[in-house]
Amino acid sequence: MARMSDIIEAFLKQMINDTDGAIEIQRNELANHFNCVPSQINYVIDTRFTTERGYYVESRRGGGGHIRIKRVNINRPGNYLMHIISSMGESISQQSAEVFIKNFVDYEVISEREGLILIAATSDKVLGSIQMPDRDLLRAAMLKNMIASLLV
Amino acid sequence: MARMSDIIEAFLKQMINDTDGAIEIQRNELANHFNCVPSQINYVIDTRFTTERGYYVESRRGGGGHIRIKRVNINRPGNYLMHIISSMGESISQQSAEVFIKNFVDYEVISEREGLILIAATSDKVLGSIQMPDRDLLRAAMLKNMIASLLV
DNA sequence: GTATTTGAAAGTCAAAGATAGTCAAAATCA
DNA sequence: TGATTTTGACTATCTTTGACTTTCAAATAC
Repeated sequence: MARMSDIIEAFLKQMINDTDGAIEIQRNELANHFNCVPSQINYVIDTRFTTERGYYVESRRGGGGHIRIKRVNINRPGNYLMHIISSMGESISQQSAEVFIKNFVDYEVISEREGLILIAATSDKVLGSIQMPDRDLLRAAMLKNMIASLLV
Repeated sequence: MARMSDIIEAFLKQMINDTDGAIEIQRNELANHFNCVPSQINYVIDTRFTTERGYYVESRRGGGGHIRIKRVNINRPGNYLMHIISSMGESISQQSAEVFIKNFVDYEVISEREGLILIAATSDKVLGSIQMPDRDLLRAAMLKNMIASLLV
């Protein structure tokens, strides 16, 4: 018996293919469709639609809430960025982040202004309040998410 | 199942665009038009048309009462961003951040791509690991720092 | 002329409803 | 046995609703 999570994953990927690389779902509705608990949808998204695998996810709670999944563009200059994302690891120091970002600018895959934003977002000036193992984890997650957002 | 509030928001913004940046409505009439309770109009205005987000709202009760919404004119993007930074406060929710950012894009003080980066950086998707009083503090600090980086 | 009443707006606030997120225990798989 | 998946109780967030309050201007009373 195939795993439920795999079935849901395949279903979503099919949807994404059929549409233009971006879908919007309602968690409860989907859970209902597959007769599973709603939180299983989160499990599938958390394990199969990560930035490392080339997806960008956003959501909103409350009435009319939704989950939106976008597949990032693999062709394009994005190819290079995508490669970086998947090779970056779970954790990254401020210095390393800066090197990455400066390379993006040098290779002209992002603009100088965009580079400034990325550096401002990942600097210890702002993340300094987070304790140390967590800080580099957060920085990596942020950087990946910001880059992925450019590839959708 | 689109949110009523979003529909009303879009309707008002369209009106504002069609006229010269200022409209005058009657709360009950509008509520009637959308078949919702009048206080929902207040909700939309309170969450989407606040001063910090570039709108100026005034109203009058009683017979012949009205609500007037004006879009604030931005001639100096730098000043505008500066003003926003100083009015923003120490703490900000994801939703508020998103509205701010979308307004920056609307006002063309940042590009769409830059807006995407800001949203990706400040989303709970990535900041969710931070506990709650701190999370909104960090988000505000980040957003300010990112915007400030564009002003140098 | 002023004071009072009245009806027509808009404002406030908290409860109810509608979603999604988190986390860890239990179940299953390899 | 260790990793992955399934479940569900609890939490967080956002929207909708409605009862109650405040304000204003015109009409009426004195």
